[in-house]
Amino acid sequence: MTMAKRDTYTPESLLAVAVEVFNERGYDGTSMEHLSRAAGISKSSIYHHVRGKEELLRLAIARALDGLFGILEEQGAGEGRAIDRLEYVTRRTAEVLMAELPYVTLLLRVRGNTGTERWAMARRREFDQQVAELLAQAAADGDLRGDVDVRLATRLLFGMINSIVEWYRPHGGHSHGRDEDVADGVVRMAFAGLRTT
Amino acid sequence: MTMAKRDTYTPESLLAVAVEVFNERGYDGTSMEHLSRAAGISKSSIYHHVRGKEELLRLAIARALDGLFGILEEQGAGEGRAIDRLEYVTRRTAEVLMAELPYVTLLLRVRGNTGTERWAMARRREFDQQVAELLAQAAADGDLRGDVDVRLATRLLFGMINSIVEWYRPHGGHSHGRDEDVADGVVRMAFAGLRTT
DNA sequence: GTCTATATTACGATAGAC
DNA sequence: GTCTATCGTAATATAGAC
Repeated sequence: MTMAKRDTYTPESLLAVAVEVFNERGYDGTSMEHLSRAAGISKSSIYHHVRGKEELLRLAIARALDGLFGILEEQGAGEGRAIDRLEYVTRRTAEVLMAELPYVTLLLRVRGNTGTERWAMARRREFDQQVAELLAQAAADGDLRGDVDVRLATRLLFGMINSIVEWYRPHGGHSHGRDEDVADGVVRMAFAGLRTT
Repeated sequence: MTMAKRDTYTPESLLAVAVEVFNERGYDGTSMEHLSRAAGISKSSIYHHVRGKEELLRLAIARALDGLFGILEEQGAGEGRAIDRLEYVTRRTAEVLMAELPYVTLLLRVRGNTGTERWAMARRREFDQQVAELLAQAAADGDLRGDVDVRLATRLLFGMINSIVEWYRPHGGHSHGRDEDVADGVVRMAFAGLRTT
């Protein structure tokens, strides 16, 4: 979109650096000193761009949530049979997770110690709830296997998808290929177990 | 085994309190002040029982690792077809995770900031590696579906099992029933997708 | 926009009384 | 075994020069 190379920081470019450090050391384990070293500017300079450490967390989490809730507004999430919408949301969630990896990683790890973190957890529960309703509908349609509780299946499905952040690392060149393979694998492993055949 | 009601703390009983707080606030987000309030004794009294905060972490993680590696020494993990051993380890891992919930939760969340944390991560990788070998063997036996990469399947399997710590909460009375249901669900959802039929 | 210097608070850990 | 008091350090954040 705009120029790539920047000599001075914007809130966004600083955020990108900060989020990497947060994910490596954990949010609570990251000090402003750590951030200043990673960004190559002094601690006080960071305060010129953002109000403080917690604002960086808020910006990162907002970006992750925008990506996730955006999925639910896509055509594939709103039209068709519930089981197909569920499969679409599953695949897209995996994709968004990889595309916005550091931001979603941070979202998935907050513990609720601050107001920002509790807001993040509440919004994330809203997203989970909406997907849970898709599972419930698919079960009502008779499209989900009956020997696994819907609530448990929802949790395990999210557990599987979200675990991508534990090991996935973006590739350098092409932005396709491996991401699709991962999303395919997630959908296959989840639905060959979830779908009635 | 020994008496249940204690008026004074042992390292173990103090550990139980500390681990709860660690899991609620995160290890880095927990101060000795938090621990002292939760335990009902002063900060300095804690140092009478343990050398410091990091020792509490080490004790907790050691307990979690003992539980996990113990599985690999059980009969069901060493005898029979690889796919059956894998199913056994999957079920038992889910069970150990629930039985030792707070300790395993802590293990799964360390980020590697201290020596203790890096030791924990290394040991955990060893466990994962041994299970990955079971998957590879099952794939070589032709017992795993061929359209999902073995490495990816291993990661998704662990993602699913480990995600139990995100929502499972122990029940008050009977120690059976719900735990079995959860373990059953995990095995079903994982293997109806993993096993060739 | 970035820096050095510093205010202020919180943290992990220890000393020593009881 | 537990306490109060405190040490030394590291944390978040601000002030003010350039």
